[in-house]
Amino acid sequence: MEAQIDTILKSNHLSVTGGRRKILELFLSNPGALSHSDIEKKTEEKFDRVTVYRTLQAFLEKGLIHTIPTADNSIRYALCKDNCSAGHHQDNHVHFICSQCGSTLCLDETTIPSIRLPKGFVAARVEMVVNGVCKNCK
Amino acid sequence: MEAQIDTILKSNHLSVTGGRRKILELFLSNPGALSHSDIEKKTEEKFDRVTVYRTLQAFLEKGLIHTIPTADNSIRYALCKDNCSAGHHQDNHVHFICSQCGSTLCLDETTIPSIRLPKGFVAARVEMVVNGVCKNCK
DNA sequence: GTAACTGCAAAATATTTGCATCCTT
DNA sequence: AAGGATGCAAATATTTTGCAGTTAC
Repeated sequence: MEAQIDTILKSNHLSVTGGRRKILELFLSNPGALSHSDIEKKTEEKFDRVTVYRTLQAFLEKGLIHTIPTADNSIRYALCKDNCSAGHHQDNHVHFICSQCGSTLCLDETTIPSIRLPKGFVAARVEMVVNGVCKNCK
Repeated sequence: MEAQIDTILKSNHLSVTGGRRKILELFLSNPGALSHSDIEKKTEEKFDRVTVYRTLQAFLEKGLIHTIPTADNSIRYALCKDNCSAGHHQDNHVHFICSQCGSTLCLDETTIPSIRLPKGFVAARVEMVVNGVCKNCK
């Protein structure tokens, strides 16, 4: 695990520091997506709130994580898969938000269907978010 | 127009006041969705920021508008169509965010395709947001 | 007249920035 | 050694709450 974390950071051109290790570890050990406040809670006040902001920003810029749009103002972040690179995301999977347990999951095996847009519109990126009850809460 | 606005408010069980009239008028005269700050800007400092919050909240609760999820933390609001009622939205259309002009549009005629979720997952509501270039900016 | 809406002030939260210090490479 | 990351303090920005005055029904 330790080695894997360092490898991921290095291969994304991020220097290996305590804070980044810990936050990345959180993502790896968590099945779903994390919000900023999730991260603050789960790290037990170990480091500064500002560091969390900057770390997430750095991860985003390097393409290590992606954001998941939600209707309730709370941005969530999730790890990108191997086929993502900086600036060029390949996350065409569906996101699921459980209304019971509140967790946000990437349904990697569920791909977003292609749609026909009205004439003149060009799509660059498509997001699909499903709200409902997840497997565990059913 | 004036009459229409009052009718809409009344039929949604909202009392008719100056602020609500103005905000609803904004929505009606705007092709796309509006964010909180859009509304503040376009109303020319006429009324309090708090009133905007409370008005949007009231519109949301009565099912007059709905939120559009975005990946960048900025909630946008758009008018619901006739087939929406309080608490029970029928907005299964695709939303489009233009990266050029920044406007958010409801593609009412483009419906969200149904998808097959993994076993055990139950969908209650599905959101689909397309980022790209709109008809006017192409 | 009563209930609901509004504006103002203030509190509570969330996010950003600058800078000195410490850590990685 | 140099550049980047971190923590702290402080500046901004955003959202919520309480209350008194006003307005809609």
